Amino acid sequence: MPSIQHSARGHARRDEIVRAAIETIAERGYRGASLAAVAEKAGLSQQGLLHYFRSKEDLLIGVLQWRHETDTGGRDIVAEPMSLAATQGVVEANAHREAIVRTFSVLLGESVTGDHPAAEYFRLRYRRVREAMTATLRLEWGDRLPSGLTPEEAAPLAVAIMDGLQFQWLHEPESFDMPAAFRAFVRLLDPKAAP
Amino acid sequence: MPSIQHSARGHARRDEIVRAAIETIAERGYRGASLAAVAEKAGLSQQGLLHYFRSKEDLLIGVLQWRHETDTGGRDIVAEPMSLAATQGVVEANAHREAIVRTFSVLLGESVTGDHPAAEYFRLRYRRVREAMTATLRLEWGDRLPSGLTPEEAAPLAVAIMDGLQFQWLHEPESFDMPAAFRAFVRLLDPKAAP
DNA sequence: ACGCTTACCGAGCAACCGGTAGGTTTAGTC
DNA sequence: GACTAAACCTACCGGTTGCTCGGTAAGCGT
Repeated sequence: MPSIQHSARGHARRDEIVRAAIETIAERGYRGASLAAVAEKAGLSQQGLLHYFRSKEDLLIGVLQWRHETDTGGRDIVAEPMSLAATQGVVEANAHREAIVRTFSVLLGESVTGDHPAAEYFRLRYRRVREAMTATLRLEWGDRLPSGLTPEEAAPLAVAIMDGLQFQWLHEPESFDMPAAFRAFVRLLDPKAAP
Repeated sequence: MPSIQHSARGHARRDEIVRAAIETIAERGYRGASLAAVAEKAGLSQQGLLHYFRSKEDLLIGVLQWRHETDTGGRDIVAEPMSLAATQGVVEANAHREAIVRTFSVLLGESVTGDHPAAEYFRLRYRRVREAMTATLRLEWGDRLPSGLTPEEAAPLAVAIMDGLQFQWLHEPESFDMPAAFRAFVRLLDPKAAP
């Protein structure tokens, strides 16, 4: 009763539905994304969708899991931290995945409301991401950054920059250069780095 | 016929409704905030509300205008830029206005979706706020910040920090120290400043 | 006193929402 | 080839949504 056993074909279908949900959320937000709209985009009926995800919230969980799997790739990003250069690479990659960035920015926004089903996800995610960023900064500079900040102090700033830049970028995707802005932030962290 | 002429009493009532709308949006987002819920909180019927705002979108415009009026106070923040210390003060003030911060963070999130009525507002707001922040930074340090960045390069970063920190704070209001994080950012801008 | 505007409210409506009930068809297993 | 479970669909339901229609009552300038 917990969940349905899916065949290989079933798994593929589930994936298509998640992809359709991501697109729909990017266009209308989670609250505005009706099951019917997602289903249509995935090429089946609303009830067909409900066969794979037993409720709308269940579908959202599917989306969140998809994100978790694809962006960590199963690795522990705290124990094996990324380099700062790799982080810059993530920002550059995001600049080519507008729909996905849009989806998770909307979700982040909606999640600050009282009872939103993604609230818990984002709270935990922030903790994890800040830890990972702390590890990255420590890997790069040790216990003191060039500016004198500790990695613990700088990590929330780096995370905030990534989130905040996305909103500015999403509002003017053609004219706002998100990777360049992040590069400027890295120069702020280390003025000695080559411009 | 563009809008209804309101008496002094009518204006006060409109204000109450806007305030109720802000609270409701903080709790459920714009899409989740039904006119009925806003009306109930304001102490009248949904139809009574519709007498003051002819549509839901019209109500949102009212909320956006309220924000514009209260946070600039009618002054031109580009021509008369704030000091950095005053900006720090804004962050501290925000830490005591959780509902309002929540409201506009949700709205910012929702506004990145396709046809959201607040999209245009936020696009213009970003341009204006970046300009104002550029002016603030130039007022503080001239054409080169201590880190070597130009005010134009640093302004989007400062704006991103303010937005981004709000999301982290809203997810853990008791344990995340937003003003302290912003102070750390200021130290990043000028390592010579007293810690 | 009269007329006009403002300030509401009750009833109702078409569209849409997420979800259920109950089926039928398809695919895989023994 | 029988059986089972997965993969769907049609029909439907109660609730909510934003909004219109058509009022009524109170204030106010003349």
